[in-house]
Amino acid sequence: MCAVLKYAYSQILVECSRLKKITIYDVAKKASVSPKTVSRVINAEQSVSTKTKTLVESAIAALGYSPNTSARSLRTKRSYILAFLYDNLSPAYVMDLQVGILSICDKAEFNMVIRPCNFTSETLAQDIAALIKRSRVDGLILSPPISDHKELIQYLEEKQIDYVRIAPINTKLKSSYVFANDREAAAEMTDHLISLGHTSIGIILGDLSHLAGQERLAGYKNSLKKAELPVNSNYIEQGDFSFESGESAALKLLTQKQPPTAIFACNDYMAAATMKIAHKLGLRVPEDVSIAGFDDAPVSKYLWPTLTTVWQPVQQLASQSADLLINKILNQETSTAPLELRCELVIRESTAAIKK
Amino acid sequence: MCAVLKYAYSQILVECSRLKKITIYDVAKKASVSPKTVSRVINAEQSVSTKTKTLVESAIAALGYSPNTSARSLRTKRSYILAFLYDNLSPAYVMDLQVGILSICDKAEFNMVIRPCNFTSETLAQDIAALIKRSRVDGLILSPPISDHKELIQYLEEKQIDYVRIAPINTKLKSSYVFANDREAAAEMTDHLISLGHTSIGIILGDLSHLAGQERLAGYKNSLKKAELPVNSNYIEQGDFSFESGESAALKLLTQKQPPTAIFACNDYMAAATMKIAHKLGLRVPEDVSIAGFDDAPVSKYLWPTLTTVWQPVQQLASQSADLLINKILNQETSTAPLELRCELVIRESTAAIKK
DNA sequence: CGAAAAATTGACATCGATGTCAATTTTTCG
DNA sequence: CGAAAAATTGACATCGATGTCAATTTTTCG
Repeated sequence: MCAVLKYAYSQILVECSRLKKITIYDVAKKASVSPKTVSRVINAEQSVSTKTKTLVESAIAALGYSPNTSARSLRTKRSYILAFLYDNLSPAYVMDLQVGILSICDKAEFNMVIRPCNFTSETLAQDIAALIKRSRVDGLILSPPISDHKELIQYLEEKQIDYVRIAPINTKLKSSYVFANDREAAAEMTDHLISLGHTSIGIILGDLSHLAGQERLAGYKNSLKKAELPVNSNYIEQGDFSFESGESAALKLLTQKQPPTAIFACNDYMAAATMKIAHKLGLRVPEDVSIAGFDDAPVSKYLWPTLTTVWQPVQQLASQSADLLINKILNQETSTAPLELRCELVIRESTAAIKK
Repeated sequence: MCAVLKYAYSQILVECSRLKKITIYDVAKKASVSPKTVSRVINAEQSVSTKTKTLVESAIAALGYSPNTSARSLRTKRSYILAFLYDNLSPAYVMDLQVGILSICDKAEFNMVIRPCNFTSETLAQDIAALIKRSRVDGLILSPPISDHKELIQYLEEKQIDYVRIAPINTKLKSSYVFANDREAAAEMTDHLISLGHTSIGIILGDLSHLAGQERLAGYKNSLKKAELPVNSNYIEQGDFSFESGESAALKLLTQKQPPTAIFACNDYMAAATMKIAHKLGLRVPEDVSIAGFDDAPVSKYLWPTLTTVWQPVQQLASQSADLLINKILNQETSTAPLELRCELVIRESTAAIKK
C-alpha cells in the first residue's frame, strides 16, 4: 500500500474509533454545561437543578454515552468489582448463586469476578489476598463453606475489606450475612414423613462444618421431639454431602436389623445414593422405604421415582447478599440485620405412607 | 469521640491506606530509574538492559507492587476483561467452561465476566452490544448454541470485536474456534454397542442447532454404515438435550413392535430419561436394553446402573479458546488453525452384551 | 581512537473521569 | 427591595499508568 493511501486509511480508522468513543466532554458540550455538571447528573448528586438534569440526560441519551469505568475507577479508587468465592460440589447451586449475584450487579453497574476455592488449601487466605490486591475488588461474597474460613475472615476484618457471607455458622461478626430457614424446613420434612406414619426415620447428615449441615440435623431432632419420638443414634449416619458418602451411610442404615422405614438425606446427592442402595438391596421406593432429600438439585427430577426434597431460595440468597454488599461499598452502611429467606417443601414420588 | 481524637484517628486511617498503595513512582524511586522504565519492565518491552531489569524487578518484589489496572486501562484503552457467553441447560458443563477460562485468565491477568443468555431472545445481540459498551470487554468467548447466533456474530464482525467460538457449526468465518471430536466419539460409542452384539440401536438426537447434535448423529450413522447395518428411521428420535424430551423419545423407541436392544442418547440427561422409561416399562438395564449417554455429566455417576457415556474435554476447550482470544487481543494475531480436542469413552454399567 | 549507529533511558503529555474549592445564580426573608 | 443564605455551577487539579519523542549512553567498526 502506498504511503498516501496508508495515511488516509489510518485517518479513517482514527475517525471511526473517535466516533465510537463518546466522552463526558462531548456530553458537556452538547448540553452546554461543564463536565463536572454532567458528572453530577451521572452520579445522581443532589445539587443539580431539574432543568439542567433534564438537559444533560437528553444529551446522554442522544449521544448514547456511557462513562469510562477505568477513568472513574482511577479517580474514585473503586473498582466496581465484586468477587464471588465458592468451594461447592454442586454446580447447579453455584450457578444459581452466580445468577442471583449477577442480577444485582447488572443493575448497580458492578462486575463480578468468580473464584473457585479449595477450602482445605493452606494458602487460601493468601491466594484471596493476592486476588484482592491484583483485581482491586471492592468487596467479596463468601458462600459455604468459605463463609466460615477463619483465616480468610480474619484477614478481611483486619484489612477492613467489605464482605457479606451466605449461611455462615459464626454469626458473631459485625459483617452482614443472609441465610435460609434450613432448620424449619428440615423439621417440616421430618413432620411430613411422620405424618405419613413413619416412626423409624433415619437421617444422613451433611458436612457439619456447613451451617446447612448443622441446621438440618437440628430441624430433624426438633421434629422428632415435638412428635415425642425417640432420637435413635442407630438412625443417624454421618455423610459429607457427596454421593459416595451417601452410599456408605445408606448401606449402614438399611442393613440394620430394624432398618428405618424412611430416610431423610441432608442433600439430594446423598438421597440419590440412598435410592441406589435401596434398589441394590431390593427395596422398593417408596413402598418399602421413603426417601427425602434437600436442595431440589436437578438430579431430584431425573431420578425414578422423582425425589421429595426442599427447594432453597438460592438465587434470592445471592441477590440479597450482593445488594447488601453493594450498599455497604457505596454508602458505607455498617450493620444490617441478618436476612432469613424461606425454603419450600417439594413433595414428589419418593415418599409415601408406611406399608401396614 | 472528641474532635482531636477523631482527627488523629482519621490521620491514622489515611496513613494506613497510603501504605497499601504502592505506585509505579515508588518503584521508580527505589530502583533509581524513571517510571517509564519501570513500565517497560512490567510490560516486558525489549529495550531494557539486563542490569536495569534486575534492579527494577527486585524493587517491585521488595515493595510488593502490582500495577493499577484502571490507570493502565485508561491509557491503553484495553479493559483486560473477557466476556463468557452461555445458554446451556447443564450447570456442570458451564462450570467446567468457566474453570477452564479462568485458569488462563489468571495467568494472563485478565478478568472474566460471565453472561447467561437466552438464545431465543430477540434482543440478544443488542443486549450483548450494551454489555460490550458498558463493560468495555476486550473480547468474547461464545459457547454453544451462542457460537452460532447469526445476528450477534454479524454485529461482532462489523464492529471488529475479537471473539472465539466453542464448537460452532458455521466454520467459514475467519474468527478462530475450538471443538471436540464428537463425531468420532459418537462413532466409537456406536462401535462399542455393535461390538456387544447389538444390531438394533436406537438414537435419541440432541438439538441439531448445536454442532454436537449434528456430529453425534453423523458419528452414529458412520458407525452403522461401516458395520453394514441399516439406518432404520424408526430407531431415530428427535430430542433437544432436555430430560423431558428424552422421556418422550425413549417412550416412542421402546414401545415399538421391534424395539431397539440398545439406545444411544446424545446426552446424559436424555440417557437418564431413557433409564427412567425403561424402568417404567419393566425393562432391566442393561439386561434387556443397553443405554449409553454423552457428556459424562455428574448424573451419569448417580444413576443406577451407572451410565456408559463419553467424557468431553470441556475445560480444555475453554482454556484453549481463552488462550486464543487473549493472544488475539494482545498480539493482534489474526488467524489461527481451528483446534480439535479428543473425547474419551467411559464404559460403565448401563451397556452389556445382547441377551441371546 | 572517534564518529556513526544502535540501544537505553527519561521528560512530558495524556487517557477520562471526579474531588476540591471558589464563583455565580437563585432563593429567602426582614 | 436588597442583603444574606442557600443552591447551583464551573475552573482546575488529580488519580497512576503508558505513548511520544528526544536525550543520553553504549556499541560498532573503519
